[in-house]
Formats: sequence, structure tokens, C-alpha cells
Amino acid sequence: MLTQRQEAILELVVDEYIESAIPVSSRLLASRQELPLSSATIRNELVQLEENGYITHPYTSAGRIPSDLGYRHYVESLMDEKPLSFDEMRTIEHQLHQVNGGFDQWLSLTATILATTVSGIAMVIRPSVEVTSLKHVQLVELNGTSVMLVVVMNNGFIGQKILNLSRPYLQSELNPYAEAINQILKKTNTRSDEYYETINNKIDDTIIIEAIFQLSINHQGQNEAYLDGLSTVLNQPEFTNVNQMREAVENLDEYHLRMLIEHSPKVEPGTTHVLIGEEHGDELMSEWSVIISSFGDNVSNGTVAVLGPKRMDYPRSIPRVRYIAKLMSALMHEVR
Amino acid sequence: MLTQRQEAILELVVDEYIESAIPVSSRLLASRQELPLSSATIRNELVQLEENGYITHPYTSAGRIPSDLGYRHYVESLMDEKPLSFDEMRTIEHQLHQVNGGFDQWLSLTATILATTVSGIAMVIRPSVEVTSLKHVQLVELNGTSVMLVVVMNNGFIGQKILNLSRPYLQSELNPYAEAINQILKKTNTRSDEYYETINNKIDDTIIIEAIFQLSINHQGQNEAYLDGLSTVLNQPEFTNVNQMREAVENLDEYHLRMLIEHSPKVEPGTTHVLIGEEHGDELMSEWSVIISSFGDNVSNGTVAVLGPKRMDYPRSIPRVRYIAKLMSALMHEVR
DNA sequence: TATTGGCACTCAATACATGAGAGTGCTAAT
DNA sequence: ATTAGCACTCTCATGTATTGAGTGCCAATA
Repeated sequence: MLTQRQEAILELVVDEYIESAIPVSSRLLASRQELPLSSATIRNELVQLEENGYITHPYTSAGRIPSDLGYRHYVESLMDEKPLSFDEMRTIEHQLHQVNGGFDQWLSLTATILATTVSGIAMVIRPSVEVTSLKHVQLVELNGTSVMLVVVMNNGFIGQKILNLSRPYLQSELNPYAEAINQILKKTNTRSDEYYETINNKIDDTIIIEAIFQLSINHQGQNEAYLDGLSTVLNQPEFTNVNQMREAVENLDEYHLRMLIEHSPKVEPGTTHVLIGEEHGDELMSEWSVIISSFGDNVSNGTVAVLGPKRMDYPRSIPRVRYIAKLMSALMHEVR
Repeated sequence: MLTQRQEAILELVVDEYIESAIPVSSRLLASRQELPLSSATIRNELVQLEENGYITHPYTSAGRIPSDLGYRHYVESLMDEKPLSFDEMRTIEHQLHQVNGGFDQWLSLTATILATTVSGIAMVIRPSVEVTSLKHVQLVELNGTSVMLVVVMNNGFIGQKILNLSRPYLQSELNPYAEAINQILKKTNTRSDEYYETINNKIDDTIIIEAIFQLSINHQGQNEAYLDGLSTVLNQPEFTNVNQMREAVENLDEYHLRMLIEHSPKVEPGTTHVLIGEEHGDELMSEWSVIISSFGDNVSNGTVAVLGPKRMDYPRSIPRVRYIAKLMSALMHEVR
């Protein structure tokens, strides 16, 4: 529906607005070599683009800014992605290999790296699996009736709980219990609720069974999220008045972002989605865009996402989110 | 040095300013029944207080605001603490008992509760122990050469690491290893580095030993921090211009606050300290106050802290921080 | 017919002026 | 020692004028 020239103009408008955050004027566009046209001609085209809904006007005598539709068209067909340089890739990979703490620390680092490379808010959600199952159980005597229960799930999650048993146990008494449970786990590779009964009649202190059950069920929803980049993003020129800023800080908490991401359409591992402005359905966040990707495999996958103002640098951000998600998948695979 | 009347006036000034955030005028003070004096008399006293450094003047014709010294005197000798009602105590205790996840989830909840009850930024730092020692070790076969190592420390910390061993092991091969290590741990209640050698000649795959060593050393510094209340505090009237707000958001990240708290003078368990404005030495935070307390026992203690503008409600906040710290100590003791 | 120069018009943003009001500081009276 | 009274100071809010960037449209042009 758009002529080639209109597309070129739209691309320039978005490019320019992403960079400067200032509504772009016909004069500015005319001054760029890409368009050997006068500002008057460009103005006429801008009117067309506006009639088609790709751009808008804050007020009569202001420049143009892209609409949601404009951004979408830009992301889908117009923009030139800015791929990562080899240096950049190497740096990221190097940083990710640097972690010597656990998995969670690694995810947290990833959020930080992502936030800095795209200058946006980065969120990493711990992989969850559809069907979790217990892998291993351990009981550690602390002192007399206090016993620590450690539960290892097949996705690497570790749960712990301190139990107060009905009577004091020795470590040597506890070992057979754990052993018995582990034997069962080895044989039946069933879902967590199914072996409940099986185990039940092997152990007298029912509190243990209940705790195991509770922990293994409980953590299913508990996919920790890691967040970084809030203060960076607040330096963006959109936040020049207090209310915008306050609103942003209020909405950009973990809980809210998690809702936003979890209510987005499912992202298959290996793909990257972009949700612009109102597309994600959360009214409060209608001035924000999200780039979502996922990592891991079919069994256990987590989410990486970047949030920024609608005016975010899509050509830079999209390939970077994609790259990091891919890298994480690879690193996770390596470990398994 | 201050007359009784001056103290009374100072108290009123601070009270009033804490509540309203508006520089308090002599007229306002005169209108309160507590002082049966005219505004002129009060003005004279205010001049005295100002000469002694307890209050200041933003500009000629504005009311008075407390100086750091003024706040300190207020906190130490003037204010009337507002103790918690029984209802309030019960509610908090109830909420804290509600957790069914692990220790960390509990700490995180505590931060949230604290943040809401004092309307400030709350930070909870996980207990660390001076002398950590290994309590229990477990090896779980994942698939062939991949083995998960789980390490339980005497402070309840759990470390995990996935190892790639030199050859495939069966679970039944791994159990004796873990058992051997645990035997040693039971006998020698030594520090983590000392049993390194002892274990070393019992196991051939040195990668396991090294990982155990690394994990047990490594986590010592890792006392996770939990944070909440940022957006609440930004609703305070001090943040009316963008720069103050931006600055606040930038400085109030986990890293920064942790530094602030860790560089503060040691807080003994059971005591509560207040650091006002420049007292804590961090220039960037010179407009902020901190209330710090610690919980746990001599062996393993964590930190609870509340941050707020210097104008924070000390009479409310101090007893609440104190109460929560005490409650946490009790709950931790209960569990041990 | 597509493009362009030119010009009137619009509107935000900036700067400036003004007045009101809140509060102090000081002095003289009580 | 306290207070009433008044001049003085400085902020804040409001209003007004000016500027200038940018559009929209029309007539001229290639």
C-alpha cells in the first residue's frame, strides 16, 4: 500500500526518532542525502503516511513520531539489523564463562550483561519445566529433632527445608530413609505426585513425606527472575518529568514485569518476539516495548527479555537478545 | 547547653517537619498548644537553635528545617518512640510464619514487610558466619559423566555445582565417596580448609575435591541481599524534581546500599543503630538516613536495615526495625 | 503531473514581569 | 522576658510577550 518512497521516508523517520527522541521534521529529512527531495515534497508524503496510520503528530506544528503501527512495519520489513561484532560476541561470551558461583548467579549476570549491552531493562526468568520430577532426596541431621531436607529436582532446582521431627534421629537412621526414597525415584521416573503413595508406607515420620511433597510441588511456580538496568533506562530523554518517572519506577518492578511477560504469547525456544506498545495488552505499559526470547530446550526453558521505551533501538537490541538467548541455550546444553 | 524550652521547640520542629516536609515557621509553632508563646518569642529561640547548629534556613524568609545535628539530638534524647500495637505485632508475626518456601524466601518476605510497615526502603542481608564449615556433602549422578554436587554448610547455606567427571560413574559408586566425606565431617568439626587434605587421598577424581573446596570457600562472601520499597519512598515529597529522583534511583541499587551498610560500624545483635545524613560517610547518600539492626546469634548474623530521607519517621521506624530484628532472631533460633 | 518555493498560520517553549504571600529580623513597647 | 508591629526578603504562581520550529497549502515551475 505504501510506495517505495514512503517506506524509505518512514524508515528514516523511525531511525531518526529512535536516535534523537525529537519529533522529526520534514526539513531534517530533506537535509539527509538519502532523499533528494525538498522538504515540501516530503511534507506531502508525511501527510500520506499519517493518513495511513504509520506516524502521528503531537500537535500542529511539531515533527512526526512513529505510531505503534509504524514501529511494527519498521521492525518487520524496514530496519537494518545491526549485527554484533566479533569483539562484542567474544566479550559477552567471555563474561558469561566467568561465573564461578551457581546457576542463579549466572542468570543474574546474564541480566546485567544484557541490560548494559542494549541499554534497556533486562529480565531473565529461570528455566521451568513442564513436568518436574524428583531426582534425589537427602536428609541431614542438624541437632536431634532438627533435620534438614534437601531435594534435587530433575531441572537442577534445589529445595531445602528444616524439619522438626517428632523425635530425635541419628544421621545413621536417616540415611536408610533417604536411600529408600532414592531407590524408588531411580526406578519410577514418574511425576512428583505419583510416587507420593509409594513412598508413604516406607517411612513412619509423615512430616518428611509431606515436606518432600510440598517442596517438589511448591517450586514448580518458583522460577526466580533477575532484573537489571532500571536506572540506565531512566536516563532516557522520555523521563523528563517526575510523574512519568515515578510511574515508570512503579510499574517496572519484578512482579509487574513478570506478569507482562507471562501473559505474552508463548515464545518457542530459538525464536524472538517483539511486542510494541499496546500490543502486549498491559495498559499501564502502553508506552513500552518488549523483546522476548527464550532459552533452553523443550523440557526446560527460561525467558530472556528486554524492556524499553517504544523508541528503543530495535536494530541493535533484537539481534543482541537473540544472540544471548542462543548463547545461554548452548551453555546450558554444554552443562547437561 | 540548650534550655528546656529550646529542646521542646526543637522537638516540635523536627516532629512537624517529619510529618509535613515543609519548613516549619514560628507562627505554626505558636499555634500549637504545647507552647504558650508568641511567634516572636519562638523566633528568638529559633535564632538560638540555629546558632547552635541544630536547625537551618533554606533561605531568608523560609521556615526552619533540622540539621543533621538536630536530628541526632532528636533521635537520642527528644523523640517519643511510637511502639507497635499488639495488633501490629501479631500481623507481622503472622505474615512471617506464612512462608512455606525456603530461608531465602523468608528473608525476601521480611524485606517486603519491613518496607511496608515503615514506608521506607528495606534491606535484609542474609546471615553470614565468621567460621563456616561443611556439614554434609552429596553426589547425584545426572547422566554418566555429569554429576551434581550438593554441599550443605553449617549455616544452612546450600551450594550446588554440576561436574563433568573424567569417566562415567554410577550412583552406587558415588555414594561411598559422599559417605566417606561425611564420616570425616562428622568427626572433625574443623574449618573448611583443614579437611581438604584429609579427604584428598580417599577419592581419585580430584575434580570433586576441588569443587567441594571451591564451593565451601566461595559462598562465604555470598550473603544475598533482599531489597524492597523503592517505589514507595519515591512518593515522598522530597522527590519533586527529576534529578533528585534520578539520583535516588541510581544510588539505591543493591550494590550501593550493601556498600553503605557494610562500611557502617559493626552492629551487635540485639542493638539498633541510626546513621543520619553525613554520619555514614557516603557522600552520595548524604540526604539519607539508615536504621540498622542485626539478627541471629554470635555465630551467624544477618542485617536488617531501613533507608529513608533524613526526614524519615524515626519514632515509628526505629522500634519497628528493632522488633523485626528481634523476631527474626527468635524465629531463627526456633529453627536451629 | 510531480516537484518545489514561498508564505501564512499554529503552537510549544522560553523568558520576563508582576503580585501575592509567607516568613523572618529587628525594634520599640509592655 | 515577652510581644506587637512593621519593613524587608525571597519564593512561588500567574500572566504576558516573544521566539522559532514546523506544518499546510497554494501558486509557480520543470
